[in-house]
Amino acid sequence: MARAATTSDAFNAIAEPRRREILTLLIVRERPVNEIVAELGLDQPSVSKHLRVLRDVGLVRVRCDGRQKFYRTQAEAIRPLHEWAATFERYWSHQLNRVKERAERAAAQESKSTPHTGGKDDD
Amino acid sequence: MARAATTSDAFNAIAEPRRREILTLLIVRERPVNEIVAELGLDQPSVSKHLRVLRDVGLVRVRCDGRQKFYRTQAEAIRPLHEWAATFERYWSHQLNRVKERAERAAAQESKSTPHTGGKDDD
DNA sequence: TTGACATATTCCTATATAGGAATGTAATGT
DNA sequence: ACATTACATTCCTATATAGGAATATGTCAA
Repeated sequence: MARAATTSDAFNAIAEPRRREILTLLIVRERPVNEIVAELGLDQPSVSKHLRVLRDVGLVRVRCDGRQKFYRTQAEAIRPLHEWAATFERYWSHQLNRVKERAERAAAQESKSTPHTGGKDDD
Repeated sequence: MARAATTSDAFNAIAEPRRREILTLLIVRERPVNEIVAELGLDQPSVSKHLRVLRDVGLVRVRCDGRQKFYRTQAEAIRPLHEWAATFERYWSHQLNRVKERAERAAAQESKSTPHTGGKDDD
């Protein structure tokens, strides 16, 4: 009856811009919470809470060392997202081609001197 | 102070599973609302509300014809999502390779007869 | 106009945040 | 033991849903 929890899956977790920033930061190398705080300019509890969400959906992993906790992005967890989006890849290529062809036809029509395309309709 | 609006960007809009289903349905061909309702088994107001969100972030387009409205997925709007996720692609390849290599080393170690890898450390 | 059909919007409510403040917990140094 | 450092959690509040019910808007047909 309300929005699904942010921890319900990766799709919900990455809806928050800060969390995407954190993932981008932690993909390069692991970092302690302190460094994330300093790098992103958020306050510590906020970062901890975001990390908690990311951890719950498997988007980050922790390694404990003394009193520090090193977080790192678990890249594989982003894969389902990538694959879902990739499903649409061929369609935006199609749509871009259609726009392009339409523009070309229009240009040819407007110049009224060097007809390049015939007036082919696709799809 | 609360979660960002579902209409704030594509990332928030696609967090909802039903909306992803709708996008998947409407990428193949445009459909009137009725058909979406029948296909997904939701009730009509719910579908209309989801379509409103998707429309606000440019994920779908409408074509009006008489009293029907034909919706269709605007594939280009999914591209930013795809590109963000693609940023991590090389990392999950790396991580998978590391796991694979580790498994190979372990297998070689366990058989104790045909040493295949030397004990190379990467990264 | 009246009615039927197609779609959109409004009202309602339970739920889930995100951020800020304050506090809790665990590990280290002296 | 005690203070300090590094994180995590809890409490609070304004806000934003998603779904259901009811209603509104728009279009065509007779």
